Amino acid sequence: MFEVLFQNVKDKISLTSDEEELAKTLFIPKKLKKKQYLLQQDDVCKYLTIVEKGVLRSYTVDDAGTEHILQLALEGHWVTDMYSFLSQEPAIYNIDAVEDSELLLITNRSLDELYEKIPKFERFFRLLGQKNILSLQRRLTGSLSFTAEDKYLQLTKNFPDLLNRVPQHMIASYLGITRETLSRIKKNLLKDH
Amino acid sequence: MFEVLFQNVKDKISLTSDEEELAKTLFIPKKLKKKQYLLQQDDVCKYLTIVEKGVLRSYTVDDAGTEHILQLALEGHWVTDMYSFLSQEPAIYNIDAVEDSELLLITNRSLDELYEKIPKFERFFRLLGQKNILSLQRRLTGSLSFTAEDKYLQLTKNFPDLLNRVPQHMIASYLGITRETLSRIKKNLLKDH
DNA sequence: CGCGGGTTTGATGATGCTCAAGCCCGGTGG
DNA sequence: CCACCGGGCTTGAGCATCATCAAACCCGCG
Repeated sequence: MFEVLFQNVKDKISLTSDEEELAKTLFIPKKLKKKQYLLQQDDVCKYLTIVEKGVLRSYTVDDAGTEHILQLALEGHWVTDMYSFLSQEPAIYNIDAVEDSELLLITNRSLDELYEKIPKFERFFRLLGQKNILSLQRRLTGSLSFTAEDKYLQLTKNFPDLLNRVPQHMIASYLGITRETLSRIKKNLLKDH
Repeated sequence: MFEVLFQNVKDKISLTSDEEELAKTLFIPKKLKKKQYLLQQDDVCKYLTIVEKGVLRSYTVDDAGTEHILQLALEGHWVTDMYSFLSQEPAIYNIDAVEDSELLLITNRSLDELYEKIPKFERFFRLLGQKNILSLQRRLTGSLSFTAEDKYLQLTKNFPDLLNRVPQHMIASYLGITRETLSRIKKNLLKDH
């Protein structure tokens, strides 16, 4: 159950087995079936979550009812509504499961305890944040400067695994285009092959 | 010279005056005139920078020669090409001064020293990263779901100061639209007032 | 077999881009 | 003091990309 978490942690800092045991007590295991919510808009986001198995997505829903996916989180990725989690204000994102998933959750309080008892985790989450910023910046730059087709090609190159595990209309939403447009883009790419 | 930096730091952690003195020795003051580069694409980014006075921008230039602004950094904001700074690979962003500016630079090496000698800075940069992620997420969500006009309104609400200090064509670039479109949007908003 | 989720296709239209020209204003030099 | 220049902003006409709406299709599953 904790393999993915600790693999993730050990990439960045090293832990004694005591520390590992302590850390384990602070996370709450949880399973989610496909389409079940982990968080709904307007609720307060109580947890920071790492995906041990499966896929989660975080997304907003606009006035027209269209979903806009901020994040698609495979194994080893962390998800939360950061603003709501930190401020305890209502969330603006929804989070649900794209596949049946296994998760580890940690509350704000437990996270503080983790920082206090194992200060190395300050470093861990600093480094995790850095990686996160990097990928957000890349995505934003892409969304400012690329055409729909280029954005799709970028994605196939960087995250080919997403394409197999996530329905195409969610890929479209993640890219900020409609399902129809993505369908036509793929058709075009085959043609020019 | 160091006021903005330490204000920024003290919002998140507290420092003894010894620590403050030590930290001061690790930053390099630098002035930049309007339009001067701090970093050019393909060079290696040696510094993490905080703006003490003035405005910097980081941006890419596409094949057609069009600029796409990732960040507009006023006083108290941090700028770098994160990927290049961390990996020492060539940068993909340019950074230059929008106004005459005063900066504090820190190298990767000095930053490591800072973490080592004052571990509280792990926490500081973790918290700074969090704030950064928040604003990147908000901007990305906006760029996925908003029209050009909504993006502009969002900006006027959240960062009204930018509008006075940054030429309009840079605002457009930051929003991911053309100068012409922004001009027409403003005209429209006046009409409907 | 029929249903539901997901994808595809076509016709039409809006949003925002491109290109080209003109305007406004502050600064510089004759 | 005026003329000119340049940077930035505006305006217009035409066009491309992508969205919308509606319908059909595909396929795995109860």
